[in-house]
Amino acid sequence: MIGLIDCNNFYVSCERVFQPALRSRPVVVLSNNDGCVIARSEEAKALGITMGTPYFQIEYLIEKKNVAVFSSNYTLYGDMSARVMEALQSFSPETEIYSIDEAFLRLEENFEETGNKICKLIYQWTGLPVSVGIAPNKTLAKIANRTAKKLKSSVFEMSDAKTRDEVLRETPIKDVWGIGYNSTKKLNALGIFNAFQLKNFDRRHARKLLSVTGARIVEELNGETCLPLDLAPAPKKSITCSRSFGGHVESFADLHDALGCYLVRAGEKMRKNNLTARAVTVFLATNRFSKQPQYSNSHTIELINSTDSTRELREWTRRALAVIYKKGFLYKKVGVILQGLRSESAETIRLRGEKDYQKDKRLCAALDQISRKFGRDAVRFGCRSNSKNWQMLAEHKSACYTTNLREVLRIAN
DNA sequence: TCTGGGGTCCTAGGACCC
DNA sequence: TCTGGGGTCCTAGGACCC
Repeated sequence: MIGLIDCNNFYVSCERVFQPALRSRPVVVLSNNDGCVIARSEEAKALGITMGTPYFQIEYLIEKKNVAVFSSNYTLYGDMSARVMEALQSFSPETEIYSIDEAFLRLEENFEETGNKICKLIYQWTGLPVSVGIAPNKTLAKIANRTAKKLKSSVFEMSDAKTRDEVLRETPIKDVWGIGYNSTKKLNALGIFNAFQLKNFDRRHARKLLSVTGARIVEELNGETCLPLDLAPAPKKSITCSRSFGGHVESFADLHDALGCYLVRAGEKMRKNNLTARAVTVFLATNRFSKQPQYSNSHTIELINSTDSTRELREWTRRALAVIYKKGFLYKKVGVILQGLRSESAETIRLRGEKDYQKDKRLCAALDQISRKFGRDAVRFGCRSNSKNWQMLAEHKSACYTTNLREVLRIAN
């Protein structure tokens, strides 16, 4: 059997751990730039605040209903997530970390009892509430988890076929894992509205209508296993870093500064995974919601030598940006994608510039160390301007309680 | 005024090869 | 240039996930 452990309203719960007074208050967490709502407490859901709603559209409600608002604090959520996953590993060697707040787990026996133990241990270690769904495969475990949340119970087991059919009848098609907006429309047009109907849908038709992904879903709803546990996730194929700006940016210099910061982040991530890149893409875009003239473009440069040097990549990203930059537009976003990633050990010695490259490697290693120890802004890679109009908005950010000694929670004085 | 970021997988179609 | 079958690789775009 497969268990799906999912933290309840994860980001909100992380904030509540450190501010228990918020436990009975509606709470929301916003996306980067304080743009949209991306997590809601049950109380906030009850107020009709939906996922992805732009913050400015509900600001009146926030004030009127005394909703607590947070900017997203990924340092905190990432650290809390690691603690949850560590607790989980003690229950089974076969664990797949699926996302920041979810993991699949193979369970051998005493399913419901184990589920309850899991909830208890995670709460004891982290203060976070979780739900566990248990079923024969991943797709059904997802549905079991959704049911646990719906019933406000921490564990829901769906091992017998009769229970499954009952639950599937109550599960709208759009809530099936892998069925998104477009597939829902297609299935609805054929009169299929719930998971039980999809289970009995002709597999060949499913394959035709929704490709192999759809066919697999039908199989799994029937109790077969098509999606194995992914115990050792494949190495990353690409690393992206991009942000929308708080304001807008016009000049090449400002865009390049912003891009430089994202590249540093992407480079750190790449080196942490012992990878090098063989190609780099830069993209930029104006604000798609604005009535101003629109422009977006991207440019990819294939590298002769794969590299993990931020200094070297900085030169390539500057060139790529120069290819697509057009004067006169109000830009809202720029980003970098490192592609063709492969293990550092697969690198070959360069015919030219090997010595400089080795020097770069030492430089990057030193910078990575400094930034780990003293924070991301301790040293910068040649940012020229102090322009603040590309900085992100984060007006409601909580402290990094668990990762920064200076921000540790204080009790009384 | 204000609308997130980072990924993966699948398919169709074109280019090219023998 | 025509004839046919069988295959690989690459890319763009779509769909989906959290």
